[in-house]
Amino acid sequence: VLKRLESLNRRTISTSDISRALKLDPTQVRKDLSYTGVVGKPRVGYNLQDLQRCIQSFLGWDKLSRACLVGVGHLGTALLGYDRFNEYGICFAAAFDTDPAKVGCLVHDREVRHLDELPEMAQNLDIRLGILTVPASVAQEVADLMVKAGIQAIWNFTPISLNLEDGIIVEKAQIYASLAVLSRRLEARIS
Amino acid sequence: VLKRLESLNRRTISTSDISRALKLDPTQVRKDLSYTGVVGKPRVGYNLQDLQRCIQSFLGWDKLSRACLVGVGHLGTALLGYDRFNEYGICFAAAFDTDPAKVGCLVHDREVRHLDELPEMAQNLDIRLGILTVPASVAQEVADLMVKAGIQAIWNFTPISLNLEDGIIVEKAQIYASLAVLSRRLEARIS
DNA sequence: TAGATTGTTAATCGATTAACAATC
DNA sequence: TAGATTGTTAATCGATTAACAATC
Repeated sequence: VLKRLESLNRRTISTSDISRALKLDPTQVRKDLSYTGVVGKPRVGYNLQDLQRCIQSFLGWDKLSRACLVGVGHLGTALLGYDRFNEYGICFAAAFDTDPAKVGCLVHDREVRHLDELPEMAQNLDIRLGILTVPASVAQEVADLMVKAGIQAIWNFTPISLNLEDGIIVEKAQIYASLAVLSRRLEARIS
Repeated sequence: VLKRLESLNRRTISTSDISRALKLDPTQVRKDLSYTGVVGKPRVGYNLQDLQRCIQSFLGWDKLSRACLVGVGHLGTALLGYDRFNEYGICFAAAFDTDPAKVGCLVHDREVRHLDELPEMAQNLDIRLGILTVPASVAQEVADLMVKAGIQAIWNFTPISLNLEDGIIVEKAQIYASLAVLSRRLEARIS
């Protein structure tokens, strides 16, 4: 929303603007924004650039973390192709797979490496974040390998609940949970 | 978790088993399961098959809804390839794109049609669910087309907040929200 | 019988919302 | 000045958790 308004040359935005666009309660928006430390002007709202900067710095999107992706299937390929991840604090430093047909190939201009190279590369390149897009059957195993390689956070696209030591940040992209909610809403309406 | 235990020939499962596997509070699990109407036995737990059936029927995963997917990019292709969606109540009835290079091609054995054919096909095939994997710039427009074609629920993989008439179910697969949470947790730890 | 587990009610907790003073 | 909006405190609401009787 902020980026769209900026491209329309707006300079300020109020919480009522945001709440209208996102269908949220304005107080909720104000309370959430206050966590970022942004300061607005009564009667005017927030400076658009200030607000963006505060959100970006709150989320760490103003500096890039090196990430590696394991599992160059369709989903992995899709993620590697999102060049706008650099606006979201991520840069891809490496991509891995175990399929001999994929290792050595270029995917979105990045060479796919064999998974065996992960430990060395993760350490050399100071990779903090692992993106897990492997089949469910090997998810735990690959996650363990990531942690051994010093990776601190895992973005888990598999439907597996990973069991890892404390202190490792695991964030699940809950695709099936989202589907379950959708399914229930449809089901509740039909029956 | 239930499917894995079933393949190991377990017949029953208790909420403490589930809570251990998913790291949830056992009371929470019990409360949630009660919404499905499943009935367990004190001292024993729930019959594994009963429980699966109750969850499936609560979510409507025991009958297939016909779905169409619009936007056969990498993400769309990935979704079309998940043959296990039929365990989650979805069958793909059609896939659409506007790119002439894609229209007519087979993707995972399904022919990609031109988006122009959506209204007719959606009506003829009684398609209830639309899966939106198009670029953000055309998300609203394509969603409007889906609604006009009689689609009742949209699974929205774009980062756009859709504006649609009341009564249309919209479920957002919040990929960027998930990334934001991950980013913040990393940021909060570092700084 | 003893003990584990379900199912549910009551208590707690935290998140959302309402209210309103401050201020531009 | 009047009015819109911020920022924050207090009230409400709902979700999570604790407690415990029922029961296999």
